[in-house]
Parts: sequence; structure tokens; C-alpha cells
Amino acid sequence: MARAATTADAFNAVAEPRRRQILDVLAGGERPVNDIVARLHLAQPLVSKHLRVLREVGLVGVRDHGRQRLYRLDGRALKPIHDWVKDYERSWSQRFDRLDVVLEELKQTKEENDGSGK
Amino acid sequence: MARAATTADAFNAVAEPRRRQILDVLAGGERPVNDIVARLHLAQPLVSKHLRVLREVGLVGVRDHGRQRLYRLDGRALKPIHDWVKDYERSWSQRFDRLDVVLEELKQTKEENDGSGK
DNA sequence: TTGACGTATGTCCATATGGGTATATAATGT
DNA sequence: ACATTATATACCCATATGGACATACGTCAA
Repeated sequence: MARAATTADAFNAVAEPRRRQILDVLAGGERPVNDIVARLHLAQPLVSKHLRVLREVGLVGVRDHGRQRLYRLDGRALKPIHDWVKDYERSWSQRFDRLDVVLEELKQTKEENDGSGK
Repeated sequence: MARAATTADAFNAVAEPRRRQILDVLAGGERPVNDIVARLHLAQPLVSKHLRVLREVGLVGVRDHGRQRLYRLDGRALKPIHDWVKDYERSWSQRFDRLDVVLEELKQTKEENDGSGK
């Protein structure tokens, strides 16, 4: 077989730096394509293609407005990524250090009880 | 030009579902390659290749132990992803609704003052 | 040394990609 | 009807990928 399709899910959609840039722009509000083209200095067809990928994974929505198409962010599609990554936050954040200590103490206490108690 | 290299950063490394699986396995602790192979039912060369990508972006570290190589997770490389995604959490989480209301009220109050004040 | 084991690497293929250029489509204004 | 604007699509290319397979490499035991 061959390479996996990148259009498949949000993880793949967001792996492309330009698509992240587009989302960052749309985070500022609903915008027509040419707005994105101008801000990011990308070729218009390229932006349209990236927008299509983003649409297909549900990261953006569109609305017709005269001859322009207004794209808006739909961050809900990012939730799976957030959910997956946040479990690893422990690995780099100091925030969990205190919690780890407490859990360890609880574990010790429990083991002592299991040993002595009836 | 052509397609961007996927070996480039954590975003790309993690876009591949199998590599996420490997990280999930390693989240359970340091493990030799064959352990991963067995757990995920993947071909060994394939696992080695994925591990190489993960190594190159700093998501895993290795240690020699006899004839095996023990891989361990290094979640710090996931921080950029977490940082990028978390700014969008507002889009789907209800957690920010109250805050938004307060901010809106503050804004209203400010505008009233700007209009009436000296 | 020989052999078994654990892992990495090289070669091959099919495919999907990002980007460029040209063109189609659609809406608006004249 | 025609031109202009805004966007999408079609076609092409170079390239990197994931996967399968075979093989090389390194370590340990007999």
C-alpha cells in the first residue's frame, strides 16, 4: 500500500504550517479568501486548496456573501488534538509535581494500611 | 518545489496515527522495540522507522541495554502543539462563557464612561 | 566461531502531497 | 452582452511518504 491520506483528520490538517497560519488568521474573525491571501502572501489557488482541506475536516465553515466566500473558524475539530496532547502535559509541566507528591504519599499510606489493618 | 518534509517537527510526527500509538505505549514506561511491535501488531522495520522519526523530532529518547534498545517518551516536544491548540480551546469549551460575559460587560461599561465622562 | 536474537537500514513501489500555472465558475457592475 | 472581480478547480511536476521485503549490524550464549 501507500502513504496515508493527510486530508483524513485534524491532526493531519494542522500538520501543515500554512494551514495553521490560515487558522490563526481566521481566529481574528470571519474573512474572505482574498483577505487570507493578502495577509499570508500566498498564491490564491493554494489558499483555496488549503481551505478545502480545512473544510473537509471541519475546521472551518463557509458562507456565501455576494461574490465572496466568508470563511470562519470552527475550533471544535481541534478538541481531539487537545484531548490527546493534554494527557502528556505532565511530562513537561511542573504543575503536576505537587500532585505527584500527594499521590505518592497516598499510595504509601494505603500500602501501610493494607499491610497492618485487618 | 514539492511536498514539505514530515520529519520536520512534532506536528508532522504526530499526524501519523501509528506514531501516536507508539507514544501512547511509551507513556507506560521505557520499552524495547519488540515490545512495541508486539503490542501494536506492526512490522518491526516499520516500528523502527517510526521510532526514528520520533527520535528526530525529540519525542523519544533511546538507551542501549544489551542487544535491545530501550525507548522512552520525552513529552516536552509536544509542548508547542499544546501551546498552539490551547488558544483555541475557547472555541469549543464552555469554560470561557462566563469570562466572555464579564469581559463584554466591562466593555459596555467602558464605552458608557467614554461617552459621558468629561 | 557459530548461531540466535534484537534492531536498523536499504531498496522498491504506489500514492498523495504542496506548489505552480491556466482556466472554469459565479456574482456584480456597466 | 460584456468586463471585472472573487474563488474554485484541473492539470502538471517533484518529492516524500508508509509499507513490504531482504539484509546488515551489534550483542550475547554455547
